[in-house]
Amino acid sequence: MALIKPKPVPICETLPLKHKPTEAEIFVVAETFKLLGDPTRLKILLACLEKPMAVGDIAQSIDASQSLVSHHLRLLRAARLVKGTRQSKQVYYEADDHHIRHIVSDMIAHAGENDADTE
Amino acid sequence: MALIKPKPVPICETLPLKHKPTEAEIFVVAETFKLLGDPTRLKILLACLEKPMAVGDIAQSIDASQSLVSHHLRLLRAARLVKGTRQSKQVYYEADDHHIRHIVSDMIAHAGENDADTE
DNA sequence: AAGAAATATCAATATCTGTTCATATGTAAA
DNA sequence: TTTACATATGAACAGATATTGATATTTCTT
Repeated sequence: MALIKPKPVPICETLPLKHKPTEAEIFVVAETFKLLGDPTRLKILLACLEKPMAVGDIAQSIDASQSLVSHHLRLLRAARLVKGTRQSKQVYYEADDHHIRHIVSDMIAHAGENDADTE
Repeated sequence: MALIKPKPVPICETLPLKHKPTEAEIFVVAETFKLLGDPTRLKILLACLEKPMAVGDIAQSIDASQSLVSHHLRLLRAARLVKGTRQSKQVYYEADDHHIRHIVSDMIAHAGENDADTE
């Protein structure tokens, strides 16, 4: 008999989803999430989440090589997670928009909510 | 000469960040994002984003083996991205909370904003 | 123009991860 | 208990990915 009670979804701007995401959309979204799924890349994004930061300064602040940071920035830029602007010799990167900042800060909040993770 | 104009951050509930995330926090957050970074796993989460779904039904709806879905659900569950409740033989999974739903729907919105991705 | 400084790219490797197939566990009916 | 159904787990392989070190490109200074 097993009846399942359908749960009402709490009111939210972007929910329920307007349309079922296509295969291509899902792939792009996953690819973007995947970029956030690397600690080094996440550190890079966090470093320039609220203020523009030069590549070298980012590298120094997270203790990584410039080569590595540049590699990752390229990926982050391609996914529009960050945007860079040249200021003479240096390129200043920052989170692309507050949309991105929101996703990251939300996830930080979620992870800090309770957690045990390692099980 | 090179002066950098500091950009004011738009007002937001979770921003600016209360505290600089620790190494451990970053790792957990990255790990959680990483889980969303696989198309199959994302499909699974999407399948039960708004309504509880049995494992078999999820597998069928995304055209994947039950074994694979179960493997992924285990990971999603460990990260508290989904929660499952047993209903006799079947286990119904759903997104853990609206926090998660929000992150996913936000990213879908971001990906759909404009994009070129493949470059 | 030559040199320095900052960033970007290339190639190679060591590691990780998604998937499959087989099997085990749990649950309910006969 | 046996049978059937739903889900979970284990081992192993193929493909992907982060990192490094060297080098190239871009931009400014002298």
